[in-house]
Amino acid sequence: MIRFHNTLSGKVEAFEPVAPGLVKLYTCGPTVYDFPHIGNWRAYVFEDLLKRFLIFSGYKVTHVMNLTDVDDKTIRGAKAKGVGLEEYTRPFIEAFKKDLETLNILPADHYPRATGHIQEMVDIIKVLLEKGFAYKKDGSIYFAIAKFPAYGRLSKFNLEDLRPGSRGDADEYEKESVHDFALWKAPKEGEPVWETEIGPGRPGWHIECSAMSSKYLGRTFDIHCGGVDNIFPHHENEIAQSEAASGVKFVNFWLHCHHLVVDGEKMAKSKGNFYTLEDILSKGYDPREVRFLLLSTHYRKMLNFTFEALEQAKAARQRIGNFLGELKDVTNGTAETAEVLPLIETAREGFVTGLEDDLNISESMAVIFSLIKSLNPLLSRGEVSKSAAQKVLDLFSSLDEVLAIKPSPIRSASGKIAALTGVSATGAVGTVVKKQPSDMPNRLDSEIQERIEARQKARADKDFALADAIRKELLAEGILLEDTKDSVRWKKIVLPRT
RNA sequence: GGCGCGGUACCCAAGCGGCUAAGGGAGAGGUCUGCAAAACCUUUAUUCGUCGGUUCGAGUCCGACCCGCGCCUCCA
Repeated sequence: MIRFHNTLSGKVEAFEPVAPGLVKLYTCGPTVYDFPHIGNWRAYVFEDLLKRFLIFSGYKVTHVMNLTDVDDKTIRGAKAKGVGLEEYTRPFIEAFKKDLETLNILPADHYPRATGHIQEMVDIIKVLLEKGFAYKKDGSIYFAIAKFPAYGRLSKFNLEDLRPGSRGDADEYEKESVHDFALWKAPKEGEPVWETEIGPGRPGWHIECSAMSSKYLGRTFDIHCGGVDNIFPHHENEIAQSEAASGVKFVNFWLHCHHLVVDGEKMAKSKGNFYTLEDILSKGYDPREVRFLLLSTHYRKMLNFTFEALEQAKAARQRIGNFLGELKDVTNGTAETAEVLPLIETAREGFVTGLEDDLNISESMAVIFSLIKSLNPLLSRGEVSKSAAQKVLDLFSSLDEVLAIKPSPIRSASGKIAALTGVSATGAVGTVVKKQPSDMPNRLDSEIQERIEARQKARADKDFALADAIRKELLAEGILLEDTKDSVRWKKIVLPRT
């Protein structure tokens, strides 16, 4: 049984989708006015973990992520550059999608854009006007919070608790109440304008999510995610709009992830203390290491991003990679499948149990490392049979459907397939490399292979100065060599970009 | 002011009423090794922000206090 913390109730609840076996998921996507930073990626990686675990658990998931391409900031940015909205937002959308791929985040089924759904927003606003939840004022249309008694249920705010904001549009538009929010904004000089049945203007901030979620997922759907900072006002307002218009419950489960901070300080574009994914990759980190770090702290806990933490994540992930490398190199051993199978089953169950408990990733990771800990001694004594090793590899492949942190081709600065980490092959000392597993996805080019063999020859000749020189040389080229009892293992590593 | 989150070893981080307080990183000693790396073995919290209380029993529940942080119409 899967349980999630529901912001609506403030409790961990048993998860049950509206339609058995099918989960309808809406996650708040980026406002495409700038390049995303790793704080944003923390949220998207969390959502990816959620989605992957649901799929792993047998659900079919329909996932919608919006792209907000019209709002105050995109308009301001486009204006400053003297280009249209479409032209202004395009590079940010492209960068976003590239990073999604780099971080191994499963694509959503739909990426609706606000500018492509003006009619759907207008339709909802029309209903809200008809039902009396919205009113017009000087060409703008506002939602009257006073008409919606459940307002504040998600954020646990009472209207009286709210301090009237000193920012935003409070001075620019006349509202009946300071807390009322704009559904539709009257035309302004220099802003894009849509001519619609409710008059000319452009949408307010929140209405797009109500319109696009209901279009693709229906009036009531299962899970809506976002960062904690979206709880109020964004999600609160979405609920008000959607439920006032539809008359039915908007979302059953609200899952919010906590912020990522940098060196203990909140990371925000407005503070300028943010890193983009590219900033980190350029320091020589593998995207999977970044993903591992973002993944490894429970989503409702604040994650303090430091390079020390990233180094720790890198080391932890390497431990897994080394373990898998050892398994792949197993040729024979005495510990048969029957001996290893119970360990595998225990690990699988523990992993699932952890994630079922509101995505308790720490428990799941601990289970994985416990398995490694119990198998490594057998492995180092050569007691694991080929078939048992394969069973363990199969388990990791299966679990990686959820974690997606195993090695795989990564992007280099030039955008080409550059390297693989943690993959190994063996060859006999002082002779030619005699083993090249056919399933090995990443072969050495022959020139490098020759140099490895040359080093093996030098070692056999006790010319250790030469052997060490070659090893050092290869390392500088991203090939790490490890001598084992009767072979040499190589690993491609990611080097910092210059 | 209102609402909310967190303080567990050198660092990260589970556990939330009951076996000797998971797991990862880092450090120290050892095994293996030409060396290095990896791996393995040993080791690192009589104690869970502080002080009281409840209980046969408390990081775990209650109260107060001390720190750090978030939200209260830009924000993932």
